[in-house]
Amino acid sequence: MKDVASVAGVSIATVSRVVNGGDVREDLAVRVRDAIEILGYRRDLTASTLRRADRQSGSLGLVFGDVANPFFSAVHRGVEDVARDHGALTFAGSSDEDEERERELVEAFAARGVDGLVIVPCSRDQSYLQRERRSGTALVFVDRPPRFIDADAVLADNVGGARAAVEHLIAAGHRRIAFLGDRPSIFTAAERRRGYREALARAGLPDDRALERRGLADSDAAGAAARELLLGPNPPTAVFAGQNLITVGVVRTLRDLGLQNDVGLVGFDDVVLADVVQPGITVVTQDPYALGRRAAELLFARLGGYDGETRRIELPTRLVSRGSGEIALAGVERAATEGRA
Amino acid sequence: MKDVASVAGVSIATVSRVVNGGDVREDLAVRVRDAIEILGYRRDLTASTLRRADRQSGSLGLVFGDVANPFFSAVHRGVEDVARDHGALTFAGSSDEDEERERELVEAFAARGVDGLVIVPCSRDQSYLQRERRSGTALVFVDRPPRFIDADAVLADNVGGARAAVEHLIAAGHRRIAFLGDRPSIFTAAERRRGYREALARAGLPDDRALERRGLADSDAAGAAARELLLGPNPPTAVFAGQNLITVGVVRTLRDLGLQNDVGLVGFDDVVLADVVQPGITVVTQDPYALGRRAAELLFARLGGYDGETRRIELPTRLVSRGSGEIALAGVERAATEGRA
DNA sequence: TCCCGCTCTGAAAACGTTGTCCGAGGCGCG
DNA sequence: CGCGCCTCGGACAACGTTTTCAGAGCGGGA
Repeated sequence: MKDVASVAGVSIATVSRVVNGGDVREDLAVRVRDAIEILGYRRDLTASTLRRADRQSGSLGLVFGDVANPFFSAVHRGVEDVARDHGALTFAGSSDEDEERERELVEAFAARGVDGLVIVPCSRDQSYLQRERRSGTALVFVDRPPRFIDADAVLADNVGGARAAVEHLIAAGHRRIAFLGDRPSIFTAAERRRGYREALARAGLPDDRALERRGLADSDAAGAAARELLLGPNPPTAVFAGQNLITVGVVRTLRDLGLQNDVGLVGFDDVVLADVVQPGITVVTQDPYALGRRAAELLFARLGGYDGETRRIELPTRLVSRGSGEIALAGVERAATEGRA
Repeated sequence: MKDVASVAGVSIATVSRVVNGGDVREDLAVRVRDAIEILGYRRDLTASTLRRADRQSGSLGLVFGDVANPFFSAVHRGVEDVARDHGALTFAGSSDEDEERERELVEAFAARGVDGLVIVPCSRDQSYLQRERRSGTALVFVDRPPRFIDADAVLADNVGGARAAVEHLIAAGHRRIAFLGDRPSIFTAAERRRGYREALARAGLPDDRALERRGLADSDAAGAAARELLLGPNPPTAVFAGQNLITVGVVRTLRDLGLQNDVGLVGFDDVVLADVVQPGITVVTQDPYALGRRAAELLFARLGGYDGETRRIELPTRLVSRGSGEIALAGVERAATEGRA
């Protein structure tokens, strides 16, 4: 910058003004721009951030469960696209659903002066974020609401979606419907279980804990749980899978056991090739890209000065029938089940 | 920091030394640490970077085609895990295979003072990165090699993998094998086509341009191209799909046309549920997570002072047979094809 | 007792910017 | 012709750190 100033024959203050679009006489501005071109000067955003009045760095921090999970990476892209419109870049990190890593990531982002945080929380208590907020960092929660702190959030209708999924299976005649879910500490897993139980209750079906498997963190665990349920005594005739990885695991197990056409299945979240598998996988979808976009929009609204009350956006879910959810209970089984009920 | 110093009754220099592990008398260090605790002080990494001798910011920039593509997001995770071991965080951005966006991203990363760049290049010429290198930024290329600049790179064996895929189809009796590829400007797309043609040549098969479709950027385009080929005159009896999204599109089309058990298919890159679809999708896999890890390792080696000659790592590919690649040419067709040949 | 040398501390400069303040110069008006 | 106002450029301080440098204090050896 000093070099640019001396080449252009002006002071560094003038260079700064040219770069930031201040009032500068045109001939000087031209000289400065030429000098910048010649020297290949680029301003150092971090130094700029340090000094600026607004202290904006043009970067966001994203705390996800796992950047490689297609659900989160779609959210990521949604945030990125909106951030780009605002000249911002995104840091991203994976918590692996570990409270401590979540905090470490937040800490690391904050130390690098991010303007805002987009968080998929896994901790039981996010009040520790008060500190970041006080220091001017904007906060938005995605996929899961904040706990012990008031902040904007964008969520899907987890309960409603899960209820719709299970009601769909009930409508096909199923009475013994299993629930396979992620770790119960995860909000969406708990909510979807709630929807599952609500649907059972509304239909007057018993909630049988023996049909629930929770704490399934990946496809393999889900597949194993499904196998155990289906081969055990009194197996379910249908399964509600609470999450994309779980759905994949269940589908694999059903195929291994040759039961894919006999056991009903509805999954939460869409999965690649779900329409191609035989039978097609019926799912309740949400729109993770939109989730990310909306979250980023809320964030930039705050950064833009909006200071109204906190907002919570709930995006709808949609049931997509593809076959696996429409497998009706076979006549004899149905009779048996109904006789039992 | 000033506050910490005054609370602890020392100078800010001493606070800095405590934070950075310099030589400080134990009693003073304790007082400083207490003050830090009480005030909730956290050092500003950006200011630190500005002043430090090494000017390291503890952040990397990743330039991908699309952060939401499972291939790139797996690379992303690989880089993240290694970066984490080095106390670094990752910016990530999507170029959408657009030269200009690639440069914009690099520019934006550089302006934020990243220590290194992990790049999946899409531009024809990356010599513009010389400038970043001169300013001390480490460079590593992933998935695709650098052009017009010398830098470390981690690649997969695209030619070999593609050749293996096509030879596999040839071994099943196919003589008319289509190639569906991404935009030819993308290195991997070109290399895989090269492997495809090499395999044909080695088997003494003609290379028929009518069996090639290139420039397919997403699943829909790939599906449409496959449909056109299969419904056209002289359709192929097998397809080699050059990339994960293309594979998905082809699989969908095959199913739509009811040809999934009649047309051979091998895809490059693995796809979720590829083992569950009927028939299973035979693919040539690479390990994108490992790609990311190795790239990050090279990067940190450079940042750690390694100054030897540039390294290029080539990771192997592996053919995974699942059914679609083993569909043999039906007797009559085989006779017809061979008669024609 | 004196001096050397070692260890650790504090003052101050510097990193690359932006923002404030002042002054110079031009112009319009009385 | 002179006064005041307005515009715009330059000097300098400041942002939150690290690093250099000098010097204080202390212990040990002669």
